[in-house]
Amino acid sequence: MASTSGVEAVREALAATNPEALERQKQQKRTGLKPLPNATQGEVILRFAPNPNGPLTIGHARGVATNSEYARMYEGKVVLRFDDTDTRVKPPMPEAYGWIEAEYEWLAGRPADIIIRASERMPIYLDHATKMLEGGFGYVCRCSAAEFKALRDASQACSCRTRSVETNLSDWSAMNDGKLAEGEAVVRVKTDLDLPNPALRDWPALRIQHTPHPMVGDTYKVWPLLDFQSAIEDHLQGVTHIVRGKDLMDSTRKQTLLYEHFGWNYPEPLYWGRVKVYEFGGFSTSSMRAAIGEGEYLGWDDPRLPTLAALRRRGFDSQALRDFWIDLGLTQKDISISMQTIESFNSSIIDSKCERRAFVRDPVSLTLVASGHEIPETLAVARHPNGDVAGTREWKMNGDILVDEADASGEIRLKDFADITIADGAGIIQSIDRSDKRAIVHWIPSSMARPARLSTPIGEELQVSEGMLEDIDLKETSIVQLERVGFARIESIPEDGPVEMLFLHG
RNA sequence: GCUCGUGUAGUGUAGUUCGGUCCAUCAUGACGGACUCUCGAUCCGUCGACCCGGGUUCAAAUCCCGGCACGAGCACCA
Repeated sequence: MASTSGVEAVREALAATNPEALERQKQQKRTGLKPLPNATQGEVILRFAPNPNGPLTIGHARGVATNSEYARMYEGKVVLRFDDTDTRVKPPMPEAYGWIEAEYEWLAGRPADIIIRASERMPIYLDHATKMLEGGFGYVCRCSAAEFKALRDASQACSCRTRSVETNLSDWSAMNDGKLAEGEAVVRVKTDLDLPNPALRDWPALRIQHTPHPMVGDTYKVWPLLDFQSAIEDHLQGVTHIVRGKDLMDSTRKQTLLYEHFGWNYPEPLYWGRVKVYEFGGFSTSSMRAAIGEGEYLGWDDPRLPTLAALRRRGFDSQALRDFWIDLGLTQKDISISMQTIESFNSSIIDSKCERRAFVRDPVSLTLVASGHEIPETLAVARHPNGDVAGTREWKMNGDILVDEADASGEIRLKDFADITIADGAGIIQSIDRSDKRAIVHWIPSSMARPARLSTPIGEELQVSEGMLEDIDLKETSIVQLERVGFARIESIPEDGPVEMLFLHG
């Protein structure tokens, strides 16, 4: 309306019909996460439930960031729960439990409030299964998966469904005693068989697994499936809000049916959509585990991998990762994001903390020719151009300098020093002050340089550039900005041999 | 196929509950400029979107109907 009749006409119409609309604020971007439904300050309990079949990936970061941020907003708690009830398809990795606890703390900025392992709480789940059987809202099904599926799709009950509680209980004992082989029986939750969504009809709650569990061995022959274990545990922990991927929407529906049987109230569910990161293709924890095993990658923190361990090693700041995911918010849209955006968040946090250093790749040596100008014995260059990091780097001049091969021709300006012209391996000084608009390049006196290697992950490749690095106050694990190259983390400074650096981003 | 969900600039978001200062927010990006002795940072400017078609209404991103597109689930994985 405003476009056709003008703003004034809108104003008049509003004054006549809807005066309060005039009071509205110009729209603004909401900041932070949107409020949680039905949340009471101080009483919110959330949970983050990864499978410990490997360390956390960038995708898990959304779960950590979102849950911990909500806990912070509502002065609530986060339960870190290891959903390790599968021993064959995605078997747990013993080391992963500790890794994940540490990674959670790194990313959230504080440890999880409560940490539990499903495998240590098996008696509780088995007990609830017994109650379910006794209550008659669950049954032991002896059909094969294929037989059951055919029946289920036709909304037909299988013959096991109507058996007596006593029969179910005796089969249940047989299952737990290891007298039935894997696949010979499963415990199902009774639901309405006319449910429109076939996936929900009499869904499986526990199955037989004879493969030993890496943490608790062969103590248990029957293990709960995610939908059952998670449902019971959420209730026991008093979880008020479940934030999870929307691929688990059917899980919510299945679990709600189970809660009705038990007479419990289901927590408030919230969902996020699928996230794809352009730079990383189809990585899954299992596929990475396999590729590392085959030697394709050097380890979980290989810089080419989308693991938190790799991002952390490269120098991503946990605050930046958190800011990024919180800015993204919680939406059910399936999205594709770019590392560029995450890098931008990271730059804004680390730029002011990182000292500058010169790294000359493919170095060319030039002899300085004073030609009437005075070459100082030392040169002081700022550690940070804006003075965010105080102090200077003192360069001893020895008459010999190193410049990047790509810069070593014609007339250039040596940053913070002099205009030169290059001829026959010599750098002839033309002016100490800047005299024209020629390109400014980074350089170092050869006396200040030591060999270094910079590794840059590019897709599946790890490109290595060799060169000479300014040898001033180098510290292992620190992040510096290499002038005209980008941010890099110093990995190691050996006694002899080149300094190893890992490229972070531009 | 069945079930469920989602459609706002290149990307990601705000606004949709309860129609109106919405010619639509912010960030990122691209492009241009200023400044800075880095290709970094900072500052300024420009570009760019309500999936489509109907309907209701003085007024629709918002409500209704119908399409279309995309995604997920339909595992004795999580």
